Amino acid sequence: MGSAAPDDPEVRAPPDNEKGSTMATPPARRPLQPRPETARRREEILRAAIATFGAKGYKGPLSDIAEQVGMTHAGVLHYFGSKSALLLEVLKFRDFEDVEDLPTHHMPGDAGLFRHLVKTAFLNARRAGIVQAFTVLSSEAVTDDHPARSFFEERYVNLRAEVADAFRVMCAEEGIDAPETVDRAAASILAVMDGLQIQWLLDPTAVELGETTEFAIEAIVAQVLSPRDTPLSSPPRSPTD
Amino acid sequence: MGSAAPDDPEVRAPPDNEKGSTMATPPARRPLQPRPETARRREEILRAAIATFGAKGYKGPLSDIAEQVGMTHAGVLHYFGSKSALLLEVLKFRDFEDVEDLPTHHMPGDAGLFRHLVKTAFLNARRAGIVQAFTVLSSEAVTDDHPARSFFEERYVNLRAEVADAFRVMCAEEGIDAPETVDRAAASILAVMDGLQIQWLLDPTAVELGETTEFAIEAIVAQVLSPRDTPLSSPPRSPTD
DNA sequence: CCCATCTTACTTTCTCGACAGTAAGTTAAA
DNA sequence: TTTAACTTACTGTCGAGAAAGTAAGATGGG
Repeated sequence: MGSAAPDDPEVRAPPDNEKGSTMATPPARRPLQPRPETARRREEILRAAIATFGAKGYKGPLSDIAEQVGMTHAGVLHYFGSKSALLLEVLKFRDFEDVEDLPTHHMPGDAGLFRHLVKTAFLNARRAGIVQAFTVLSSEAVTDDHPARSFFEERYVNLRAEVADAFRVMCAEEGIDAPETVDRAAASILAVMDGLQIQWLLDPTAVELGETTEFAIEAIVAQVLSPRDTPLSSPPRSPTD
Repeated sequence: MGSAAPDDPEVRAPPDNEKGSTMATPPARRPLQPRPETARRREEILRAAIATFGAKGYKGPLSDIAEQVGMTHAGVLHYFGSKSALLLEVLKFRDFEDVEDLPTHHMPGDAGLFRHLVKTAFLNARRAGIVQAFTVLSSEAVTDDHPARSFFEERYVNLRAEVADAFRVMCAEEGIDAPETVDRAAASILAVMDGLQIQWLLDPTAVELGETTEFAIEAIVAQVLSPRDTPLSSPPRSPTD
């Protein structure tokens, strides 16, 4: 039991007197001063974990992460309890960082959202490590019992809702009503961002991440706000079945 | 060395006489009749591997695959030599199947390509196993030394080129010249297909795979053939750096 | 200010389960 | 009687987590 997260407030149960009956609440001590080093070390580990999960996936050994911060794998477990707990903290950490520098500290709800997404894509082109971690993990997570599966499930639900809300605001301004299109467009925008990251990670010279994301988002937004008749005559049902 | 793929034509080197010198080509026998069972077993294994790689990723144990065909893991290795060799054969097998039922046996080069892609998306909505295998593996493959990395690198290069060619054909018909846009649109179309598959695999009830793919492809095609001015006033450069 | 004591922040070491690949033996078909 | 198509058994390795020990701060009492 020496491996609980040290700064977890829940864990601090001061031991009541449990020896004899004559003892009067002996040492109700609580030197709960989390050392200032601790927070910094934790963040060091998180950043190393991002790099390693990105480079090797979740299955990469804990010792890879530990070495980067000059520690043994047991030291990392001391901070995070288990490998999957570390993974989930990594994911939350990056999501937090993503909106950290926004003035309102959460995403804009109107057309500004799309500008924010494009800006993020340009930014991502400068930080392959983090992008790779999220890309690898979000796809690994579709496997049946992956520890990050529910994290990503919820994440996409929330993101789609945010994007769809932004679309609805814009549609209202233009007097457009197309609920189905809005939902599909929201999913498409997230999809194109993820998909472009895969291609970019496989060959950064082959895809311009920022510019291509911008193009695709503009295409989808345009199709929502002023739909054109389809140039593909579509018999969409599969013929052979 | 007893574990080479049994039907690999390269491996069939009949042993010349190497015993003594007076012996005259003693038993130049060749019972090299690959049994008809063999090809069927191989395909059984490949299909089981698709299901398992999809459900558990590449890191899933070989014995999972072996059990599905009533074999031990060593039996699987007898056919494919190594786990990564099996992986690569799985990938090639699925790519082959994809165009197998096309009349020309390769993808159309014009607007028909986009119809084919949409049709494939509707079809994929019926076969989660194969989709999941490709989705999981293509993202796992971005890790540094994954055995399937170069497979996917080349695959995207080829697919982007095919889609871009189709765009160029259509642009020529319409008298449009926009080479950069064509390249970005090609990458975007593949991206949106991959990204939608991730979301769909995480929650099939949340995303309509076929319909949404169709919407996104139409949006991108429309933007190429008749681009509109951007509704997003864009200062794309990242401000804080 | 200093000492006794508790806690944090690790390390070393061990266990135990997976799992890929190998080697040798077995059966049956050609 | 040779070879393909396996099986059983074994090996080596790797990796997560538990256990226990240790060193260095804090903390409070005097």
